[in-house]
Formats: sequence, structure tokens, C-alpha cells
Amino acid sequence: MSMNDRYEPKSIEPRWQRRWEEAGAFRAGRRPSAQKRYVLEMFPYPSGAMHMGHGRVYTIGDALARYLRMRGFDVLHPIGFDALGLPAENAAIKDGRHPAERTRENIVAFRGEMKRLGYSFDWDREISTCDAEYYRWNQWFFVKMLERGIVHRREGKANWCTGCETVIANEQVVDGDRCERCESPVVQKVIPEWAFKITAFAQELLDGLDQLGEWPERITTMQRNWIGKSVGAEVDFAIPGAPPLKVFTTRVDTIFGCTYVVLAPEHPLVEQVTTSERRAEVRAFVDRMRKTDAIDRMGENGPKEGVFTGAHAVNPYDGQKVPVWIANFVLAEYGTGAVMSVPAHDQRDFEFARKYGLPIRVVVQPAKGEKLPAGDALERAFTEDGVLEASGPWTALGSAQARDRMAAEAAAKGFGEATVRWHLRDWGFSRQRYWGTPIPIVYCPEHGAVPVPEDQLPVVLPEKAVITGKGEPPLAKVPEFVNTTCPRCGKPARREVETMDTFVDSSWYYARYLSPHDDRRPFDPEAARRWLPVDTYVGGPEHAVMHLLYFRFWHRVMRRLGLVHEDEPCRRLVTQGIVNGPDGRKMSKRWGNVVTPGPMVDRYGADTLRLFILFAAPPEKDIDWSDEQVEGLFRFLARVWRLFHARQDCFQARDAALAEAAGDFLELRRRTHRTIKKCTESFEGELKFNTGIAALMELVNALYGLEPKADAERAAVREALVALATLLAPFAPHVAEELWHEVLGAAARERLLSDAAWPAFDPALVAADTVTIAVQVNGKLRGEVQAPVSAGEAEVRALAEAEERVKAHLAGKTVRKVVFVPRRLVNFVVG
RNA sequence: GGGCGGGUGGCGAAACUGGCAAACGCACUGGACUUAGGAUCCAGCGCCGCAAGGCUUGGGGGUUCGAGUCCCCCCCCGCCCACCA
Repeated sequence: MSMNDRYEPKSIEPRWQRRWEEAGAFRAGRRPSAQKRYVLEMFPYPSGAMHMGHGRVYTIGDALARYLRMRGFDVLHPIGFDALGLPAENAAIKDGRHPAERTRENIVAFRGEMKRLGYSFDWDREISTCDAEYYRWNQWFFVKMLERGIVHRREGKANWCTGCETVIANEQVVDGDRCERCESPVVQKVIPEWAFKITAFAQELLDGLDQLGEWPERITTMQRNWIGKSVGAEVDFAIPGAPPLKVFTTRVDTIFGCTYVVLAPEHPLVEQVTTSERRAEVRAFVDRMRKTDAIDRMGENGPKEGVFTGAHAVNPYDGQKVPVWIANFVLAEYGTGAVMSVPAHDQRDFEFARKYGLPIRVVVQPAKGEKLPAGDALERAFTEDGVLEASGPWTALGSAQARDRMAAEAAAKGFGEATVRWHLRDWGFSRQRYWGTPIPIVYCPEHGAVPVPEDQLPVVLPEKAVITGKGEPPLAKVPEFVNTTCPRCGKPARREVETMDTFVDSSWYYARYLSPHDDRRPFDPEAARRWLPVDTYVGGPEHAVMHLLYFRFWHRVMRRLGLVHEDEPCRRLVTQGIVNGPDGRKMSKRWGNVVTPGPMVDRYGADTLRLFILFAAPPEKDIDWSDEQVEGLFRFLARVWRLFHARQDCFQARDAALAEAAGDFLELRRRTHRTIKKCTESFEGELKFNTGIAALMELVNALYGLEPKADAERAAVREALVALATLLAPFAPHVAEELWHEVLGAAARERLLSDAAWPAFDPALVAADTVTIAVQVNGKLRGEVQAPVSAGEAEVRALAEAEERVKAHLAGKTVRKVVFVPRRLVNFVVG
């Protein structure tokens, strides 16, 4: 038995990886006259070693990139490292190792594993965000955005992570009060910080979603909700002896039904308006609310609690006085921190009113159907639009029209206006951390915050790091860094010691790949014209409202700077599912169910691992790791391997003989061409690699049943083998190269399969000439007949009626109707 | 509470515009080859039934000659958001 008879991935994979590299097979820009495709996967944060989730994203993207290259496109498929961030710094606190050192090591490990998996990256374009060569452009963008007023310094409440001891964005708070990265409790703290005015782009970012037809709908919906536009009106309620109370409402049409107003416990007017006899009770309530965590107070279905302040406010529309309450469910941060309550038309208000015996007044009736009973008899709030009643001059108007007119009235009379509220907050990006991009600002006693001029960038992160995770930011503890001179007047000054959120790094890296070593600008706008937008972006859905919103924002900023020209950074988004452990639970040390790519490649080879990942399910679905399935896919590749070696006698067969193929071998040719079609379709539209691979398996199964003898038969087998190797290339590229070279021999010596053309199918062979037609009687399957594709109803009906089983079911019945679907079925409806 | 996905054999999954449900793989069963088989090849494999036949895509109803697919009601699971006025 020769060595070649056993499938040994270890002996073939490194060889082809070397050949690809030597040939520069995956360099972008090799086909300047061809159409471009930009395939991007979210770059990894290089913590420890690669895990299976990484294996999945890059395998999905790589299959697509390899396919597109074979289709003749000029493909850009880059990779880099999201190298700055908290985990490296937290680890440094534990063991004292410098984040840079650790990160470098991790990158080396990651790069090694990625190469072993055979990913077709253009490694010449590799970037790391921790290089000054990269982050200097973060600083450059910062300065440009500061000039344009997109960056501002704000003094405000911020989320303060008690674990990281750093400010984090609203968008990074999870579970109400947990840090997204370290899961420590988050508290509110007043702190000065730098922020991007992403809210100024809210409308654009919302409108842009309509262009993202190739994004999963659930992602665009999540962004829509996150941006959270609500159109409404701000209305002033007068309180004697106090400033007017501003309330925000989306339902100003219901304001004649307002029977009380409610303030957040933290509302600044609370102290002022509370009457002396109510004071003690109000204070007790406010204190209690302060002590309760936000999560408890606003948690699911918590009791709605409130207390009367003793004050009254005047509804400006009808002059009615309504009581002023405070309650736990009103959020100080949202809107104006005060709401008008219309119990008849808001369920929450309804429940509150019932609990505290406040009046309920119906002012909107359903446009059709039964009228609502009076407030006291109401069973639940009627919250839909309808027709106004008992609403002064607006009575009988529809809700929508009433809202417009009533807001206009408020503006005309000066007690309010139509407004828009957004859920989206500005993106605070100051971090009291070391391992990030220094914010290029100098504080001068005379000139205040002065941006570092462009020609003095980058502000390099000092190598010396004092990382304790406590007290002042690490950079504040490095005097050589802190002490500088003012760029404007030259006098002694102090540098900003905060660094940027690492979401800044990932907001524009896709553009840096276009000219990764450019030292005059963040990237070459000419290259951007060729390559942007990204055609397919692959990554996890957990980034739906952070990274994926930030990079859309940044793209728009870059457009304002004249660097890019489209509205959106990326055309199609593919969100891949999780790889769970064999037990179906999320992989975790805690469960001891972690499987990593490295050992799997050692054991089965990269091709088997890749095939498993792609075959288990379509990309979007979660999959469970399965040792048995992996074994099965290894066996499949070994089976393919043996097939080629058992059919070496066919390698020399000539295509000229193909036309003579008949019988089983004509069937084989048909199957070959159908497989090409099926496999091609698995890359177009929705990615469905699992069915493409299944088609290859069917072709292999068919080949195992055939013993070619004549020339034409050998030619048909050779045709199938060549197609099989070629179609396998995006999924299992190493074994595909090996077998392709074996079957083609000298003809392919200097070439690479990775560079070869994707096969075309012959439509004449894909179209069958006879088909199996199902025969039903009253919708139930009673037999099947073979008929020519072109067979008409009469012909098929005659064939069907000749079938014994069909005859039995038709016996003694009258055929009332015959339904005929060409090429598919015939259905006798009998009575 | 809201939004978005899902629910198909023992398991992972297929099924184009409504047209033979379960392709392909795993597991399992039988056979062949073999000193041996945890290798390989061949065959079987939704459920009930000896069979003829009947039943089957979370449950119930509907539209249709025909429904996994369309419509209505309900149940369950996952993810995201959440007292958003």
C-alpha cells in the first residue's frame, strides 16, 4: 500500500499553505480589471488562544472569499487584530505582565492558528490596533471631529464600572447595571467625559437602515429600537410658585384625559413643590427610592408605587388643576423626567390610578365598534388611536390629526411644542485606562483643552505603565507622559490621561485595510472608491447595537470628511450562530465543554474542521459541537481520497469521449452538472453551505456505485472527479488542491486550484428528460409514473390510470376533476 | 410587557413560487471482506401494523383538488430590549 492510499491531512495541508503563500494567491488587487468583492469578518480580540467561535466566522467568510475568487472577482479578504482593550489590562493587574507583551504573544498564536486553518487572508494587509501606526489615526479622527463639533466634552452622569473603575457607555451596560465586559456592578457618577455626538446622526442612522436590505431584519430592527425615535410634544403645566413643569408625551391627543401628573423622585422640582404637610412622607419615599438599585426599582413588573406631593399643576389646554405625584416608574434620565398621566388611555397610568383611587376620564373613542364605558367602569386602558371626545375644540378629530393641531396650538400659545425624543445617547468614549489610544489633548492653564496639532501625532502610549486598577488613571502616574508644553503657547501643560473606548478602533478598521501602511492619511480615498463598501461582513449578532451602529456612524463622519462616498459601510451582513459545547450548553470552562480549533486540526486536519463547521447547519444557526459528526466528515474526506485513487485509470480519459456517455454514465454526467448547480447556489443569496456539501456527498455516493470500462465512461468519471475537487475547494481547500492536481496531472502543474475557474454547468444536462410524476387520488399518494418532461395532461393521465394501485382506488368512483401539474403530479378528485 | 427568531425522525438537518415530507450526515441494525474489526464496502432505518393499509412537520380551527409552507386562535423554546410616557 503506498502512502498515497491513506488520507493524511498533516502531510498535505502545510504544503499547500506554503504554495499559496509563495504564489501570493490571496493578494487583493491581482485582477485590476475584474469586479471587486470585499469579504470581511469581524477581527478578533486576541485573548489567549483561538476558540471555536473564531473558527466559525473565519471559515464562513473564507469559503465565500475562495468561491468569489474562483468566480473571477478581485477579492479583498483582510485580517487584523483588535488588540487594545480591557482584558489585557485586567490580566496585567493580576500578573504584572505588560499588556503589549502579552498581546504580541497572543497575536503570534492567533496568526499561527489561522494559517493552520488555511484561511485565504491577504496577510500583507494585516493590522493591529495597538500599533501607533494605527491608533494615530484614531487621534487624527478625534481632532477632526473636535473641529467639526462632533466631539464634545460633557459634564454628566456616567456609568461607572466598579470593577473596571472606568466610565463605560450606556450601550455597554447590560442587565441594567452590569458591565458588559467584566460584569461588575455599574453605578451612576457625575464625571467629565469626552463624547461623540452620535445623536446628531440619529435621523440619518435611522433612515440609512432602509438601505440595508441585505442585513438580517432582526439586526436592523434592533438598531431601530435602539435609536428609538419617538415623536411627540412637550407641554408646560403651570404650578403656582414654581417654574413650569415640562412633560413629554407622544399622546398629546389624550391630554383632556389627564387626571394627574407624575415626577421622577429625582426631579429637581420635587423639593420645591411639595407642601409642608406632605413633606415627611415624600422625603421618606424619595430616600427609599435612592437606596433601591435601579434594577430593583425598574425591574420587571415591580410594584408601581407613588406618593402625592400636595401640589397641583394646571393643564394648559383646559385650565384644569391636577394633582402632582411622584412615582418609582418615572425615569429622571428619559424625556423631561415628568409625565402626564392619562389612565383611560395608558395601561400603566390606568393601574396606578386604580391603586391610588385617581379619576379616570375617557377622551378617545374607538373609530369603529363599541363605545367605551365611562372611566369608572373601564376594564383596561384603550391605548389605540381613535376619535376625540370631551376635548374642547378638538372634539371629533382623529387622534393623529389632533396631535398635529394640538402641538401647533401649544407652540402658538407658547406653552409647548412638537418635539422628537431619541433613546440613543451620545457615545461617551473616555476611559480611565492604560491599554487604549491616548486622547490627544493638552490642558494648558491659559488655553484650556488644546488639541494636539496634526503634525505632532501620534501621541504615543508610553511604554512605562503603572497598572493597578485603582485610583487615578494609569497614564496620570507617568510624569514623562503627563508633563508637556502647550502646543499653542509653549508653557508647561498637562496631557489628557484618558484613553479611548476600543470601539473607536473597530469603527473604521475596515477602511484601514485599504492602505494599511499609509503614513499620510488614515487610508487612501482612491482605494476606498474601488473597494468600499464591504460586500459581505460576517460576525456575531451580539454586536447589533454597539459596534454595528458605531461603524455606521463613523462611516458617515468619514463621508463628511470626504474620505468615502457611500452612505453605508457594508452591503450585506451575515450573523453567525454560536458554537456550543457537545452538551448543547455555551462552551465554558465552568462546564468543562470547551473544544478549541488547535487540537482538532492536529487530530483531523483543517479541512475536516472547516467542513464540520459548514455542514452542521446554515451560518445563522447555533450549532452544537459533535465529535461523532466530525468523525463522519473526516470519513467523508477519506472516502473522497480513496475514490480518486481507485479511479486513477480515468485520469487520462479525454473529454472528447464525453458525448458518447450513455446509461448510468449519462446519468452520472447529469448528476455532476446538477451538483455544480446546487453547489453554486449554496453561495448565492442566502449562504447554505450545508446543502452544497450534501450535494457533493451525493455525487461521491453515486461514483462509488460505478465501474467505468469504456472510454466514454472513464471520461464521465473524470469529469465528475474534476468537478468534485473544484467544488470542494472553498470548503476543504487543501485536500481539494491535492486531488485536483492528481487528476489533472501535468496540465495543472504550475497552477493552483485556488486560482482556477469555478465550473459552469451545462443547462441541457441539468434539465432531466424524464421525470417521476406523483399520482394522487383525492390528495393522497397512490403511485408514481415515469414520463417525459414534455408530457401533457392526457399522456400522464393515461399512464397513471394504467397503474394497478391507482386503478384500485379509482374503481367504481366517478372522476370529478383532474389536477395536473406538469413535471410534478396528477391528482384525481373522485366522489 | 414589547420586538425578533424558532418548534419537522433517536440526533444535526433538507424541502424552489402551496405539489411525492424527512435529501445529506450522525447514531443504530443486518450482511460482505477478514486471524481480528472501533477500518472498509453493500443494504436497511419516521410511527402503528404480519399484511393490505392507516397515521405523521408543537396543539386546535380555516382556505385549497392538495398545506411543513398561506390565514385565525392557543402552547412551548431562544435571543434582544424593557415601567420610553
